[in-house]
Amino acid sequence: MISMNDMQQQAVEHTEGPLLILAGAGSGKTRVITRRAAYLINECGVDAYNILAITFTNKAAGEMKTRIAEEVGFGSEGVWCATFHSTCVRILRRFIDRLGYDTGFTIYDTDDQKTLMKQIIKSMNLDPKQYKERTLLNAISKAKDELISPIEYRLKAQGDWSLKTTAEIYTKYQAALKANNALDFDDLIFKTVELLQDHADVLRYYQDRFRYIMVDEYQDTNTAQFVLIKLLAGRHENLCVVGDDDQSIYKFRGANIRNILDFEKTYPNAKVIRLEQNYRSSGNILNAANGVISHNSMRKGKNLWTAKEDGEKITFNQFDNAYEEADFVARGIKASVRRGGSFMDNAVLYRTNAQSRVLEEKLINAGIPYKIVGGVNFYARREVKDMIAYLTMIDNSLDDLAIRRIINVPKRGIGQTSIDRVQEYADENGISFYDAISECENISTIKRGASKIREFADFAEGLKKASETMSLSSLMKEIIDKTGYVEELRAERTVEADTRIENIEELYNKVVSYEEGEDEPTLSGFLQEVSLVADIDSMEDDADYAVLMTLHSAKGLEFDNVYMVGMEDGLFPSYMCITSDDPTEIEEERRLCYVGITRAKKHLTMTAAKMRMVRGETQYNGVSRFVNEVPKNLVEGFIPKSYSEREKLNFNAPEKREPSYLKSKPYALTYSKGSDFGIKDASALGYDVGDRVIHTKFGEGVVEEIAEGGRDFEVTVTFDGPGRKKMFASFAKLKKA
DNA sequence: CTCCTTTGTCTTTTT
DNA sequence: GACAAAGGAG
Repeated sequence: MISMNDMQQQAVEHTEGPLLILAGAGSGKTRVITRRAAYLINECGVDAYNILAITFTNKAAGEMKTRIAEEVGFGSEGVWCATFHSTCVRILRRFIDRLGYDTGFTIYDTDDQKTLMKQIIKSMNLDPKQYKERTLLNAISKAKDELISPIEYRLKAQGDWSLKTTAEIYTKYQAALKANNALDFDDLIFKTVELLQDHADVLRYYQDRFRYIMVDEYQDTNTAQFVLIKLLAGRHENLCVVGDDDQSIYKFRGANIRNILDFEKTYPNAKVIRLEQNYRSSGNILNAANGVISHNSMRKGKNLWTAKEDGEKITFNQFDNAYEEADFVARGIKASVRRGGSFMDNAVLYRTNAQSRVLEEKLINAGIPYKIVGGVNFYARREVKDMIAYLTMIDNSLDDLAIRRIINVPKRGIGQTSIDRVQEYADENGISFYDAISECENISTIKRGASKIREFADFAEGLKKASETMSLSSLMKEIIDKTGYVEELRAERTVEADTRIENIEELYNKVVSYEEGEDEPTLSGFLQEVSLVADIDSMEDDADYAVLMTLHSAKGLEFDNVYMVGMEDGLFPSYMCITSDDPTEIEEERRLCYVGITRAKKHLTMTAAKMRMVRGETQYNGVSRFVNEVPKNLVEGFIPKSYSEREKLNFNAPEKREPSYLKSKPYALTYSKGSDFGIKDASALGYDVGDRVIHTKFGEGVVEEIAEGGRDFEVTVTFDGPGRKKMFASFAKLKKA
């Protein structure tokens, strides 16, 4: 068993009462959580059944479950390890009837939400140009993250006409969801909170069940999740949250960094433990990360250190275009494998999914096995969604969206007008679309189309009957056969159709493996599982391939060699943040950069391209400010200082030099050499070589060396206790003793 | 009703 | 550049 350091051990043994673990990147937090669960079970005699461990992805939940099982041995099965969303689904499946929904509800993904919203905009006769479903859904999502109900939204909108319209749309949207017996992602949390708030017996039940609660990645929780946890932990208050404010990167998804920053305010008797020893990265990589993040102002602040060697320097390279950049990455991966590494030790991280295309192309050429995480979710692909829609129709016939999606897929001669007429009839009579088609002969507005609709209605009814006796996999086979869906694709004889067939086969395989893995496989169970998967969940640990993913997806992972590509101002940080008036946005991007850097164990490579195609437009970006924030002495490779300086060297100045958004705000020309945070003059430090100084964590020590490190000073101190440490002056905050 | 062409919008990140 | 929505012809 791997031994724990003092702080980790303290965190494991502090079992009663609220506990905040501020765990820096690579400080072994997962180990602490799993060990803590094991400690509760083995040493404190806590029933595994009384432990809840919450994460954000299924992958993390699964890992935690296996690792707890390894530590505990027999008897850990009772631990409830799940994501926020699946936890809520499990609770709601049992009790949502208290809120007037049916327990067989469907979960809508982003596409479904859009479809539904489009219908609502249409039904309200609003101009779709003015009312964009994306914007509206974002507003609604934000409201739900903050637990603002449609009624409260309307109250808050008082006077503001535009907000009042949004409130009305929000109201209609919720009504439509309910009519379809569906919940969107945000509802899963919102409705669970509502349930627990309004039904004391249910709340009491779960409070007593979850006597010990642990929450991972706490910095990413939004207000709704915060309240949910607060409710669940309300009785026993044995709440342990683990997080790192420097890795908060989901503000756009509603994450509220205050949840972690103010934990001690919410729980005044909370114990706070900092895990500051990094076991993952080499010294240079860690210092690069520390150097970058020190430019942020809103932090709890910590001193992440490592006992490891400095290791290799960070590599930086700028290329003419994205192709050369990708080529370089491919060669780098190949070289590392030739030296005896595995493909899986290599990860390429980028800011936007769109960047993966060029990389993919070059990796194929180089014969490198790779896997792209993210992009279009497998379950969001057309053919997969179609299949799922058939299954959903059987499972929840109140879900109009599902039926409307596949009523004419494959083509059955049922067009838009017929569909609209069925919907009208359904609305007039207050019945579901499914019930409307089963009595299509009564719909006066439909004449010729009726026979075709009848045919479909009978088919659907047949499937529903069959589902009662058939296994899930045979049901899906039946759907494929009877609809001729795959057959039709096969007839196309195109590469695209073939991949679609492959996807359907893959879905079928997933059905089969679900059946095999479950004691009691049900259609609802399968659909639920499918609707809550994240892209990252599909990452296998044993297969040997290089991985390509966004910086967001990379959180929680680690690799020997990390490539951060597209390090360009305008791309990363994105121009949205640069042009924004809100300074916290750039800080969020910087945290994202910090996350990226700290994924690397042995070697970090950063690359940029001078020229890049973005949305069909050629952009000329300067090197990312973040690259310049890495202390110079840690970097190998030429880093251009600024846009203007590089321009002088570049005689073939391009005609179209900046994308339009740059013309108004020439930010690329303005970044200066100095930083507001770094210390420029050694005399400003207040101590010198030979002085005794005090450090908040390490205690007293003697300054050995003060070296200039880019824009900051690197101070080497031999502490009385922990020994020799190197640190940056600007955030080590050393005081003369 | 279906197929084809044209037009417009988009993206930063996701459970 | 990619994809969806809209518009027009058969």
